[in-house]
Amino acid sequence: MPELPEVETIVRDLGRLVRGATISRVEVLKPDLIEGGSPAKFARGLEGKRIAGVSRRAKNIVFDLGADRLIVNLGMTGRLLVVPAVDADPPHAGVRIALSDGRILLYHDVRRFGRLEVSSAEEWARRDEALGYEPLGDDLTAETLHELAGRSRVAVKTWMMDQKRIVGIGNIYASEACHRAEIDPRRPASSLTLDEAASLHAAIRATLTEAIEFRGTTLLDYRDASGGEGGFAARLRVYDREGEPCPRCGSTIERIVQGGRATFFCQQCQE
DNA sequence: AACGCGCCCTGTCCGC
DNA sequence: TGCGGACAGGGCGCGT
Repeated sequence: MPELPEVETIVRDLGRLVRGATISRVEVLKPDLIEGGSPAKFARGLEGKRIAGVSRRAKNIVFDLGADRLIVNLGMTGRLLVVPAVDADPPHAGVRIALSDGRILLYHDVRRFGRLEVSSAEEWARRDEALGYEPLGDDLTAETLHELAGRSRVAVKTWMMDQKRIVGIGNIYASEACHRAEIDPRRPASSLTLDEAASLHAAIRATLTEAIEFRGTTLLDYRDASGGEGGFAARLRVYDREGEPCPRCGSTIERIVQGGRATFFCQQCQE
């Protein structure tokens, strides 16, 4: 479900809503959501802690609890909602994190592909290092992207989604960025010229930045921290638009499957 | 090593 | 109307 723009939107919301709040009590309703130890240990690791800040790394939401970090990955259908206590018991409620002011930080997940974990700041720092480049950071230049792509024969659209190289891009924005860059998603990553890599680099940044401005893409499940929908679905150029005209050339948008995931593109203007 | 595949899980939609 | 199968935005572990 959530890719970089959706996670970034939630993180910004949470910074506004829960920074400075103290966790009073934690209830784990779906134990399989908890990674790295028992639900009881997870709850003990959170209770009494103050949320000093909320940030994003790749598609992870990172709560700064001082010496520890709470890491939340939303998987496909995860939501992290700030709700009044009366609304904290919907179907598919997974974890209830009660704040001392009476509000609940509710983790909600229909498919339960998401994961929550408490780890030390040091442990998280090590895992952070193993993740790929942030696409909106200064470290990832067009030259670096070109060099990384040159090492892989995987189709460029699939390549973009591997979090060990560049993080935050999932199935929606991979199709969108390829279309914006006018690159055929089936091309081997290593076949990109430096100019094409630069074009893809710019397209990735523009796509993600614009999607953040519109607070992400809600197709079905995605909600922000207040339960609201994102506004970017209407701005998608190719994703979920099989059979519709390409917004650039008017040719018909096609759907193919790559690595078991749907890819949408325009055969006419993506080469 | 890099890569492709199956799997985790529930809900929805589509075709018969 | 009802049912079975395909599919859904992520990520891990496996075998090759």
